[in-house]
Amino acid sequence: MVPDVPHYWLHPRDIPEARAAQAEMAARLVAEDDLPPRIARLGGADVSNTRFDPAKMVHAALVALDASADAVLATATESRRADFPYVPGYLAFREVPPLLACWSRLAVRPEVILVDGHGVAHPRGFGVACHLGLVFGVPTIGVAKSLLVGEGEPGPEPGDTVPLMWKGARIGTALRTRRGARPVYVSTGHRVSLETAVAIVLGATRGRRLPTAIRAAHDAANVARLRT
DNA sequence: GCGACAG
DNA sequence: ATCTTGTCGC
Repeated sequence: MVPDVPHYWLHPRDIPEARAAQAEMAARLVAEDDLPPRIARLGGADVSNTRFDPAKMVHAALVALDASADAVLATATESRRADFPYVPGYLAFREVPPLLACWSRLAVRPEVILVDGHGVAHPRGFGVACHLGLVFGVPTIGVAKSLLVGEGEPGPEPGDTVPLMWKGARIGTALRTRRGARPVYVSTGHRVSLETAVAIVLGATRGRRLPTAIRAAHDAANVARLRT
């Protein structure tokens, strides 16, 4: 899953093997709904990094929340050395491995996971949310705080949306989740339609910019980092 | 050739 | 991603 070549730390802009792997996996993505009509357990995934860390530690967190009450049902974290650098377009090769360790220990299986990063709103249509969905075999949704590719500015009211467009095609939805806050970019990960994805994200927002599940994962990842 | 570039 | 206090606004 991760191209094991140390020199990638030195040539972080073009990674042929990783690009080929993305293309191969992207062909297996399912863009239609394949999840329960009512979500009972919502997952959240995020990874925290340490600034100026020679050890290159990454702290991954996966959480499962009760979709209606936002109560945390389960949490799993994994701290380890990153074996891949951060390279725009190849984030999954850095974050998925530690998240997979979390997944194997998470006591509660969420029906869909909100991932902090893009899904198909990606240069090759295969962002970290897609990668995670395929590897876990679970529906996933990409929720990014900034753009990697494409453009789209939604209206000012919570719930306002506008198609996220790139090269003449729709790759996601720019969604205003809160007044006065920058929009979030929702895109399909795996086994979910864009329409359902936006509805789930909006329904999990609770007046904040980011869904509770992602905030919980972010918090858990930070706890793991500060504890180490 | 010059920028842009999830976390 | 992370470094960080106060401060503006509902």
